[in-house]
Amino acid sequence: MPHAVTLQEVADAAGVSVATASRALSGKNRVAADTVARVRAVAAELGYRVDPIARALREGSTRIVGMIVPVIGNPYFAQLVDAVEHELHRAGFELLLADSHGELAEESRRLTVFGDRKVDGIVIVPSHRQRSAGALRAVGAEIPLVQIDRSAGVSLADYVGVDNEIGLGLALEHVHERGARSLVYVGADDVTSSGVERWNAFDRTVDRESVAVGEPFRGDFSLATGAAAADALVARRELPDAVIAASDLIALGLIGRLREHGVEVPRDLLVTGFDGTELSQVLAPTLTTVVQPIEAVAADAIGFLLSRIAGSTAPVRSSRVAPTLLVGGSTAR
Amino acid sequence: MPHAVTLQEVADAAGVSVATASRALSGKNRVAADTVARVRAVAAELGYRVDPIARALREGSTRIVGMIVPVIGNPYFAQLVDAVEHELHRAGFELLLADSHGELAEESRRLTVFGDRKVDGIVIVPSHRQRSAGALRAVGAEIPLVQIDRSAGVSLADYVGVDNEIGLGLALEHVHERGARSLVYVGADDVTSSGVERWNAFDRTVDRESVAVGEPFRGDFSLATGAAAADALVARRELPDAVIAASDLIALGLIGRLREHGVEVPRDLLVTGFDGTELSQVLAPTLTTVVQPIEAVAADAIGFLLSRIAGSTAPVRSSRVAPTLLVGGSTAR
DNA sequence: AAGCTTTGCGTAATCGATTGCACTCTGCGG
DNA sequence: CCGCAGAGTGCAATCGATTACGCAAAGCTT
Repeated sequence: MPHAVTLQEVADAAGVSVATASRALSGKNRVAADTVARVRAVAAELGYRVDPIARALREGSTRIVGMIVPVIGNPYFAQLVDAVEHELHRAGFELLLADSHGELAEESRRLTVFGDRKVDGIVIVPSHRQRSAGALRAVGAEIPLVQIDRSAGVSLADYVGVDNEIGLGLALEHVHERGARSLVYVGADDVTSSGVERWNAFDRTVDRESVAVGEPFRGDFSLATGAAAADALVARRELPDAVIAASDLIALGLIGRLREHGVEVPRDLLVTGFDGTELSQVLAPTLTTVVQPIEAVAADAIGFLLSRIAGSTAPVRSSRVAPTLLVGGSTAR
Repeated sequence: MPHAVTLQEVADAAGVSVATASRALSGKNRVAADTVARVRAVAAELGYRVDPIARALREGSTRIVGMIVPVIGNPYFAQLVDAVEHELHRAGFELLLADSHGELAEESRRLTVFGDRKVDGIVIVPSHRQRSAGALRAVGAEIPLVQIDRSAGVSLADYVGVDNEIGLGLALEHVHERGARSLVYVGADDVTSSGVERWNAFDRTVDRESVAVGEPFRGDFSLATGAAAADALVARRELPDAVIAASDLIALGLIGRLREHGVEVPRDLLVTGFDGTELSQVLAPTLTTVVQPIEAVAADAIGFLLSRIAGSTAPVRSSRVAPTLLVGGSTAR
């Protein structure tokens, strides 16, 4: 083990004290220009790199940001992690990742650990619309925190997510245009903010004058929910013209299971998804879906977080990014 | 900010010195039983938790493990990260995640950062079969490291992956049984070890006496490669009876694009995938695929890593986990 | 009962970097 | 020629925990 170079060694080699060496390298105090040059040269030659742990102990800052997602296995969250990680690295931060598996206890345990480890900031997709609030408030009082995709209260901490109202509007308008006059919503329950918002958006936006709205089916955002919804739909007397799904996974699970029942999309039924994951664009039928601008969401969220880390005490902000509609085969006539 | 409780405060409150307090809490030195009880009680009451940073500085150990994957957006790697994270948490470690985007420079930069941050161990999916070796060797000399899924040399560091020979064997046997007498392999190029191994396994295992083998198509493991292969296949004079794909993404990309060309799977052509990702089992046709036992791979890999972290100097190990075949619609007759 | 071991605990060094304070030295004004 | 400003450095404290060492008191041996 080549024994990492310490500041002391650099100082000795340059013939100065550690204090001066530190100042020369950080460059924010008055040190003679030639001393700076000499120390820098020696440091480079010896391959000196600051010990982030020692610095963290002294500074109380780690240049690490923690992120908690409900389930990394969902491609949407995988893409979100990817985007967040990219933004963080650009800013010189590392990403400490944790998976709450949608469980409140796990989530709050992870938050505590992040606090103990003195991460500089936290990016979280809260697992619960209301019950996540307590832990978030507690940790958020100590550490800059931004909610992404879902929220546990927009007054709690900065939040960035997609505008679900616009998204559902796009989907509804599209299927209406394609002639659908009876609809069923298949989405997630009221545990998450997205679950609530998308349902409300659907409920408020749909024009009950001109279309018939069937009993909604609500579970979570998974393939399994889509499949279960398919079973339920088939069991009903008649099929709607279109199903508005609250996630791509739901839509895919639904389409797959419907086919097993002999119901073909879009022949017998139109379907729209939500998220715009890459995989939804591959198999037939390709999905008509509301595309979330993941990079933009991530960029905004990290922007908020970094400004908080930099000390901003601006009022809590909440930002909604507009999604777009990608028309695929699942709503073809 | 409620000012985190320090060991000094606990010691004062318990009427002992920090040294004794530390020993009482760690429990591995001789301290009077009642002192231990008193200190523990005070610590619990005050809500004391050790500062991981201070401890890390002193101990040189962080209880953090770094992981580098080529692309978290690939559902297979997302599942792998999930499994690894789960195993690590069980053992009390945190996960520092980085994405190399398949780039060597990025990979080696991340490795260096992990070294600086003094992670206790590293889990890596090397981006390059050969060129990743240098950086791995350098870092591996200092920090316990395990290669997972892909390798840059099994003599370099412990390795855990799937047995590609068995996997390809299963796929070949299956399509042969289903009557396929002409085959084309669509897989990844020689940049990664999986790319090489799967091709070699195919090449060696396929029985050229009884089946005709067409020109293989090789790119990476992505959807795009599958799509490109579909174009290439259609451009050839005639289609093979079956395509053996080296990943689920390739298979899905292939099937989707073939359909655009009017070629239906399995009607005109059988297709097998590799990985056993959840999504491959949803849309029609469901994929016949070689299922990787991801949990087992992750558990083995973390087992290796933890024993290294515990100080094992056993010879470098390399472990192959046997996959199984999941028969779906893509090879139905 | 003297001497030796063991037990229990405190003092202080240590990990590596940052920074407040104080000191020296040069230069310039009065 | 003296005094003072300010530039350039070094000393030492600090972040919070762990641990080698040493000392005092208690227990044991013969």
